[in-house]
Amino acid sequence: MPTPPRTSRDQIITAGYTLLNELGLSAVTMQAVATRVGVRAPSLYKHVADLPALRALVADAAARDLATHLAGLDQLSDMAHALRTWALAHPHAFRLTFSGVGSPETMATASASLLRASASIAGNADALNAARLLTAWATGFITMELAGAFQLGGDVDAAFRYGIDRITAALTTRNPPPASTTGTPGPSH
Amino acid sequence: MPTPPRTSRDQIITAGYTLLNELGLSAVTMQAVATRVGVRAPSLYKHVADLPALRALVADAAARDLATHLAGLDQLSDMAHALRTWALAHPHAFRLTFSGVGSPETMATASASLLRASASIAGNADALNAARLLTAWATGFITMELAGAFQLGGDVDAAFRYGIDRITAALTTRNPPPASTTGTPGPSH
DNA sequence: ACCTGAACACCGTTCAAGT
DNA sequence: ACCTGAACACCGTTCAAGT
Repeated sequence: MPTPPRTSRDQIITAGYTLLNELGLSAVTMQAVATRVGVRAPSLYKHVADLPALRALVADAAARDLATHLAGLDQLSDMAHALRTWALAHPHAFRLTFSGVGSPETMATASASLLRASASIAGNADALNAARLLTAWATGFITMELAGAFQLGGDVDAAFRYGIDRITAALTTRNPPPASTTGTPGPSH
Repeated sequence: MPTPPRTSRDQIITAGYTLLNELGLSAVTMQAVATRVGVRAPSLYKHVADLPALRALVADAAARDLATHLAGLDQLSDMAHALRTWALAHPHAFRLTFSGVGSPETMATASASLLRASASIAGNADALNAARLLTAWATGFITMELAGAFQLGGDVDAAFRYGIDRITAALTTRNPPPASTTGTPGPSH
């Protein structure tokens, strides 16, 4: 006898994302998510394959959330600051986004807007490399900040601004760029 | 009746580090580590507080392993390449090192030598910021590479070289640096 | 068509009992 | 002083049974 679903994939992903932000990845369990959507754990298997799959979907949700917070910005420095602001407010989501748990497109989605902004500063030929450089630096900086690597000293806000200034300068001084030595830019991010 | 220990903290950490490299963090369990050192899981509690503590010790071991691979290098670009080479050979260890699971000093230990090399390129006043910039970029680049963010296109080796060139240039052009706007460097990393 | 309880395998942790 | 088996709580996953 057919019965209507008592929950949905979207509801499950949302519950998982909430648990991630409030308690961390280890709290994103089948049982906790099931309880939160009002069913028993075995029911989730009608909607997601297993726990790793659920966590991958939560990682994608995190990337979409981040993308929302970057949308509408066109200054590279504004985007870098927005990335850091979001990461400090959602540390578990940030780590999961860049952990490789999500689909291969997850991070590309999150940082797609960075590519547009990079293209306007560096030449188009170097836009891919420039976007990668800025994204990698900001990601690494925030990763280290969240991990406590900077806790012993210095003004972390100032260090972040220093990095943006230096990198923006490094990318701008090469505009228009000489013939690139790095091959043709690929489609990724 | 006193009896001699049948295992040791070092042996336990080594077993955990081996499991980490071979199978990933999720394989570093009390039971798997105990089996590997030839005792039962409850015995481990005589040597480590609990599983999170064991994983923190494994993270520290990873940082020390990385530091070993960076020791003896003085060129910034050599160190960046050595970091990447080690990370690609030990992806789980790399991720754990920069995950914040270890002690606060873990990452500082791993990247201490980067500070020395940075000081010789940028002024001493900017050495801390410069070291942070390079470490953050390399960490973020490798994180994204391991997560598959670059898999869709381009020459990743070339992109890494591009980043080193651009960053080294950005740090060198400011040598000696003007009065820094970023306050006094702290003792961290 | 979806949800459930029962079952199984597995893991972290505690603790009384062994040596 | 260290190790063990037994026990308990908890989690992932499967599946026959319910509606």
